[in-house]
Amino acid sequence: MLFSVTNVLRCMSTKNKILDAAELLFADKGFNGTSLREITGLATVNLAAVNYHFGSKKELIKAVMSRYMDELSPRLESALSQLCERDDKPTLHEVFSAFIEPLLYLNQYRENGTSTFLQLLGRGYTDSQGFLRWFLTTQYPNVFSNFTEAVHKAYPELSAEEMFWRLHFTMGTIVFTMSSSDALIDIAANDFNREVDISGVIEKVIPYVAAGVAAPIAFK
Amino acid sequence: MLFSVTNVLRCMSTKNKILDAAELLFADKGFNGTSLREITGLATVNLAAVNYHFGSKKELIKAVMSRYMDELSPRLESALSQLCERDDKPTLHEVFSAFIEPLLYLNQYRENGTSTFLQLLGRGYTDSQGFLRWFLTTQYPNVFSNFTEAVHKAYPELSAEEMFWRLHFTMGTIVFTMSSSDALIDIAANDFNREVDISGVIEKVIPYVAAGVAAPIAFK
DNA sequence: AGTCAGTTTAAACACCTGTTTAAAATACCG
DNA sequence: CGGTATTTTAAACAGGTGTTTAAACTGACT
Repeated sequence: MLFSVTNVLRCMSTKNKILDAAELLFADKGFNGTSLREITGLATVNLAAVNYHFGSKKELIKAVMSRYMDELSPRLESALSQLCERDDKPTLHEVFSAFIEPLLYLNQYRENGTSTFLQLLGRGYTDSQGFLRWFLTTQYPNVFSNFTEAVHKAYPELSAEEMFWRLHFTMGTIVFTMSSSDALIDIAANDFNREVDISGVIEKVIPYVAAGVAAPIAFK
Repeated sequence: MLFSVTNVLRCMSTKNKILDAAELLFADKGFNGTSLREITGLATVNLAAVNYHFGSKKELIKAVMSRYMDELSPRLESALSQLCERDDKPTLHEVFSAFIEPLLYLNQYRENGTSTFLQLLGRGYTDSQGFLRWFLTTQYPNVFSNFTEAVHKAYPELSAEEMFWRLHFTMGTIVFTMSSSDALIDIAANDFNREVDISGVIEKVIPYVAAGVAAPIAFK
């Protein structure tokens, strides 16, 4: 038999040990800033295992992101399309709130999954000259199209160009905030004696981005 | 004489050649992603010159940022304090617009200075585990205090905690947008046949962040 | 039992990293 | 000019990088 059950299970074990260690270090120190030796060291796995199971470091990065995206994107797509198919016009706040449940589900799927994923997303946008942006937009195009459709339904006066810009501003806000959310949560705890977790940050950022997208259009 | 005029001038030449090459590469590929050999190669200068003139790569990064910050921060401080000392209450749009002139001045000071600086800022926030955030907040604290003061004057109902979060969201929007502004400008040119430059992006982002900061406070 | 695909391993590969060294070149000043 | 301080240079340093190799090991099937 080409793929015996135990072989697959054994393989899954080291493969997942590598993925778990990689996502932790990638989120913390970036893709460029993390070496394969750090990853295999934390995973207590041989160095060559990465190239054996994934082929290269670049493919490992894709695998780490895919594990999250495959969990996230169907939930996100259904939440957004549900909004699009409603009879009444949704508010922008509702559109952005559609992200909450799918994102927080990642916490259930993996410990600190939500913030880890958002940190990875932030890393991916600045590290490695945006190859991850290409990867996400080409591999998961439905997420983006559903999103723009939902925003268009909530705010039809917004031109396609203006929406393009504001959605990228929003992307920036979310990704950047979340990629440094640990530091921000620490500062808030010190300066305001207020304990905030990742869902608290999400609750705070949604009114902000909703208002930003809803801003009146500047005349020229 | 310990420091002769010509020595200083000669030193300034290679020193500036290094700074010019470094800021270009840092902005494009990040601090971690740029090697000293790339920098000295582009600057047509010997490799050891970096350590001779700056001591280390970390100090070179600080020097690159300082060259911009020393130009920017006095203009920014005066623009913001001017707003604070006005009798009438400024709008948030005015507060954020106070950034325009000082930022665009960087274009005059150096070719593509504005976008280069903002790209560097974006890099600094994600690269090298936020040591640049520490550097900026400790070396240029007035910029931050003047800014929060101006925002408070424009929107006194906002609690200190809520303002903390929204200003960091704003920081994220600006920095993230600008760090990938080249790519966004390209996409906009292709998809909408619309030529936008860096000042056009700034004009688009200001209504967005102003509306975000002005968002009604969410009840709990 | 032996065979064999799938997996793990230690070792080496070729290359790149920031930094240091000590000699050579340059510019300054009396 | 000679002497001295400053700058530039080639070379080497010690260590880290992703990747490849070939041998060892593992467990299931005939």
